[in-house]
Amino acid sequence: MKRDSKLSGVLHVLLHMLGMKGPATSEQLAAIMSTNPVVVRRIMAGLREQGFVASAKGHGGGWTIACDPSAVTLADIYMAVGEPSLVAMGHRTEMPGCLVEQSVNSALDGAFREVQAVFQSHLERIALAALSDEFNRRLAERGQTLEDQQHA
Amino acid sequence: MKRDSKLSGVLHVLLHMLGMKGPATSEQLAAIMSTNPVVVRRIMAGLREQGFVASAKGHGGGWTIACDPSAVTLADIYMAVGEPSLVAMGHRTEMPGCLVEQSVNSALDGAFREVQAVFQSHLERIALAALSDEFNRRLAERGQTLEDQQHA
DNA sequence: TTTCATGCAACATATGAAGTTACATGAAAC
DNA sequence: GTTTCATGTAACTTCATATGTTGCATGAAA
Repeated sequence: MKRDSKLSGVLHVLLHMLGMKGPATSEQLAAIMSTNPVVVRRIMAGLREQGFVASAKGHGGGWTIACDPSAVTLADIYMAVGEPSLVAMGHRTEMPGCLVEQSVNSALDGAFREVQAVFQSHLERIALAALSDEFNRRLAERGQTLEDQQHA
Repeated sequence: MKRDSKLSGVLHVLLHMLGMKGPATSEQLAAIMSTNPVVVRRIMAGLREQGFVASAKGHGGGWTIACDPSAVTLADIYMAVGEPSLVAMGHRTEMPGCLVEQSVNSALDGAFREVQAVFQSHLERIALAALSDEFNRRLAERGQTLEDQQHA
C-alpha cells in the first residue's frame, strides 16, 4: 500500500514555521518538503479551517502559525489533515452475506478499532511545542543553528 | 491506499475449511472468497510453510488443516501471511538529513511501533478455534446449517 | 495596473495489492 | 503409460489511490 505521509509532511512544515519570523510562502515550504506548492496548500487547508494557521494573499503574504504550540497536540493536527486511516488492512467485502466473513470481520474490526484509539491517544499526549523542544535538543547536540536547518 | 486483505481473506478460508470434511481445492476456496485460485495458492503458501495447512497435488488433492485450531492464534496466521504492515502512514523521506524531520519521524515512529505491538498482542489473544466458535454461535442464532454457509 | 500570493478544479503519474494467464510439476485414476 | 486433476510459480495486467502538476481565478500590496 502506498503510505499516507500528510501528517509527517505537515508536522515537518509546522516545525520549520515555528523557527521562522515572518510568513512563509507555499513555495518556501514546498522547497523544505521537496514537493509542490500546491501540495502544501492542499495539506494546509485543513489546518487553516481549524484555525491552527492563517494564510494571506498578495505581497508579503503566506502562511503563519495562528495557535499556541503548547496547546495543540499531534492528535489535533492529525484530525485537521482529515484523519487519514491509520490502518492499512481491510476486508475483502464490506457487505458480507456470509456468516463466516462476518465473524472474521468483527474480530479484526475489534483489533482495528483498538489500534486506532491507541494511536490517537498517543498523539494526544504530544504537543507541537514538545516536538519543537525535541528538535532544539537535537540541534544543540549537533552544535548547529536554526539557519542551518532551514536549508537542509 | 489500497488496503491489504490477505489476513481477512485467509481467515475466511480457514474457517470454511474447519467446517469441511475432505481436502478443499484452490478453486473451491477461490469461489468462497470470490477470487482467483492463484490468489488462494499465493496466500496459502505462507501457511503451508509454517505447517498450519498441507497441500496435495493430483486427484483428491487440495488443502487441509494441519494444526490444532485451539493452539493457533490470529497472530500466528498474521505472521504466516507475511506480516503485512498494519500502518498506512509513513514518512516523506526515510533518510532525512533534516533534524526537523528526524524529530517528527521519531515521534511518529514511536506511535507506529506502539500501535503495531498492540495489534499483534490483540491477535495473540484470539485462537482460530475461538473464531470458529463465534461463527457457530452466529449460525445457531440464525437457525441455519453449515451447508447453507458453504455456498453463501 | 502590475506583481505576488493563495484557492481550487482537473488532469497526470506512480506505487503496490490483487487479479490473470501460461506453463511446469507431480499424483491418482483409468 | 497416458490422461486427468491439482498444486507451484513466474510474469504480466488491472485497479485504487496518494501524490504531483497544470491552469486559471481571486485578491492584496507595491
